[in-house]
Amino acid sequence: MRRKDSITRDKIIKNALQMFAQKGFFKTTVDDIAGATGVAKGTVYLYFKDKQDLYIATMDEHFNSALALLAETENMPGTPSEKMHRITNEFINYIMHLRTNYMPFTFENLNLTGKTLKKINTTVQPKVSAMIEIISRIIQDGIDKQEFREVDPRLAAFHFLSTIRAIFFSSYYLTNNAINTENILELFFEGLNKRR
Amino acid sequence: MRRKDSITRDKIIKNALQMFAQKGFFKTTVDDIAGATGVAKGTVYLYFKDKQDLYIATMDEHFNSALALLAETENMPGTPSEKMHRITNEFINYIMHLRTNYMPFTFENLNLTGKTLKKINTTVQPKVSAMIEIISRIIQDGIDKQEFREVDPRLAAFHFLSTIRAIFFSSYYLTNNAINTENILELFFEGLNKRR
Amino acid sequence: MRRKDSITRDKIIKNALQMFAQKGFFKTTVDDIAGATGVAKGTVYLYFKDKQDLYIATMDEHFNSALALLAETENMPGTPSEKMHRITNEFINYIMHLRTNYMPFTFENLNLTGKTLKKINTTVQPKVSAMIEIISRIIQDGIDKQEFREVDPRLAAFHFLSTIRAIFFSSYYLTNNAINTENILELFFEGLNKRR
Amino acid sequence: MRRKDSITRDKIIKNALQMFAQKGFFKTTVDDIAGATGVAKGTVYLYFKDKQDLYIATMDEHFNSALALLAETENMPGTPSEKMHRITNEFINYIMHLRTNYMPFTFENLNLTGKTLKKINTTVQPKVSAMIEIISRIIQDGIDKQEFREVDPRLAAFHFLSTIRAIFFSSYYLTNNAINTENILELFFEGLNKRR
DNA sequence: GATGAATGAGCATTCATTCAT
DNA sequence: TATGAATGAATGCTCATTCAT
Repeated sequence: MRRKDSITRDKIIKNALQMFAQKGFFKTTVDDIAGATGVAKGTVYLYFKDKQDLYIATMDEHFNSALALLAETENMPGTPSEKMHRITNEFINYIMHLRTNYMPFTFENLNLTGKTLKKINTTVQPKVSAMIEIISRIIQDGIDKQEFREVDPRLAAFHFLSTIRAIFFSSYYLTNNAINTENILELFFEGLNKRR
Repeated sequence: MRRKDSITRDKIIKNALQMFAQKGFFKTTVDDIAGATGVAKGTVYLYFKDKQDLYIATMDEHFNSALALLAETENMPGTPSEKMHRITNEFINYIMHLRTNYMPFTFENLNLTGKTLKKINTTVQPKVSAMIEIISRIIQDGIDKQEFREVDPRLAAFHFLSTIRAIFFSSYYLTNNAINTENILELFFEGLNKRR
Repeated sequence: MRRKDSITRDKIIKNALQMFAQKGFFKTTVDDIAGATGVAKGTVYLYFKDKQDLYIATMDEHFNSALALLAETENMPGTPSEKMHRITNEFINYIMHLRTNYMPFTFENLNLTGKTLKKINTTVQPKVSAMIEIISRIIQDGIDKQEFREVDPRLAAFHFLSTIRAIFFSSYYLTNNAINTENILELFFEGLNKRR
Repeated sequence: MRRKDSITRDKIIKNALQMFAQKGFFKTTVDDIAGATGVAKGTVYLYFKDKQDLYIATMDEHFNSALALLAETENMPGTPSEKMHRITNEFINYIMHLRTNYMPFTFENLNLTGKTLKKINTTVQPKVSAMIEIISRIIQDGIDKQEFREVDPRLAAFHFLSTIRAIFFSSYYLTNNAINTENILELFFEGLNKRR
């Protein structure tokens, strides 16, 4: 008896993550994913109820990876500021590695059904919250060490994630993208206002 | 000067913008748009080659609106900082008004064909560049007036647009969203680092 | 502009009736029906929400035909008994004409969803009731004319319909099927018990 | 003599009979049956060539049960008429016990292949014939005892089976179904015509 | 220009059947 | 014998696009 181990399941998720990131939910067919994984279409349905279910599992995997990157960096030595630089670079590498193609300015959603939306909330939301939590702790550490200003650490963490996204997309609209990372981070840390 | 019948064309675009923003490209059917506009499905194809073509026209309209908001504000009285606050509020109002529903964390794209991708580049890119340009001028004005630090104004403009997006999505992951606008802007202007 | 007249709809129903009667609900594909009608698959869905909806419309048509046969015969001259013989022959001809193939002993159902089940009740049930009603009137007429015994006319009508079904299926299990019609009807009218 | 392991086979058939009666051939999956029996899907295929083969075995079992009921009653004391009343009640109980759900008016068949159709003929037909045979004997006995009229006993037997089916379905279209059994049987025995 | 009926390629999903263990 | 993971043919349904009127 072959065991329904999670190896196949993991392979499917891995490939689905690649394809969803490159072609999006709608343009990625279950056949695509099955083909890329080297299994038959029906096999995907042994592990996932339907395409949306697979998508949720894929998002879950995606955020787990991101969380793992964060957790690893948090425990490394370095100043809070250094950690945040390291996180930025790792995230950008990770996203580049997905070879995602998605348009920076696109209205898109999955029109998830109420049930799935609830499942997303119970799967993805906590991951994002956990990411914000870790970054918050780093920021709080910086505040305690008099490195950062006294700000709401969670708000700053959220702004930080958004800034990483901006760096990633800057290549679409700005030149010199290699240099952008440092310059945008500099803006994030120093702000726009002149100091008096 | 527009031809008389482009009134129909404009109505289609207006409704398409609403629907694309609410349901995304794939979940919005040509029937939906035609129905909302009060014309027959075939009529849409009199004005647009295909659905992607309509989408591009819709994005164009979207960025024209944004550009108009920007241009209007640029010429109003006020400090550069005041102008940027005003822009933020107007953008958020505008996006709220579209009642867009799209998920903050979603891989999605339209898998545009090479030809369409090129058309996007020739339509949307210039609009975004123009937006960055206007904001750059405001920022440069602030630099000249010693209000802002000496930064790359285009990079700062890009970061600013991204910050507006962050404010919009903060309501998904943070509480107190009414207060977020001011606090995130404060972070944008003052930065994270403690000033010495 | 071509008008969405009911000609196409009627043709689809006609062909669906034939095919459902010959191959059953599950073995009949929407493609089959579309092909037999000479339209594309999608066209079927212009007129019917889904396959079950088409099935219901088909049953409706089926019972309308049966009702029409009944109504016609009721108003013809003849004794009640003669009318019932005529009805029997017409029904058997009609069913033969459908070339139905369905097995006399088969557990089968459509596992209709609650909603469809309700629709069946509001579509088919009244037709069957109407059939029973017409036959009841003929039987009541026979009772009034002292031709039939004093029985519950609706119960007798139901038994009569069942007897027609028996005649139809008798060919599967009994020989001499040409003769069966008269003999089974004779049993229906005279009963099994010896008269004293 | 049965092999020891046909216990599994019997269990599968028992459960298949329940499920086919409740959900029909197409809506019942092999998984359903395996699950209800507590064996793996593959096990079903150790005992039955395919789903149709299992269905035939199930029909066989069904008619064996019916035959057993008949045989038992035939040898009990009582007048022919009493025996037929007893048979009716036992059949109705048996069918109720299967909790069958199938629609009274449905075109349905299995679209059996020629080979399987032949197998049906060699399995089910003889059983039905045997049922008719037993009932024929009871009827012949009634004729001999001057209780019944001089009719073709096999035809009457067939009509009797059909009448039982009518009783079963009468609850769908007539009220007072508890009373229907006796009244429809009365119609069967006494006929519709007034006696002179 | 305007319509909307018709088309059919495309895709998600199911499930009987197989076969390696 | 028994298992159940894997298969892939089959099918219902959608929707962008066309075109006769």
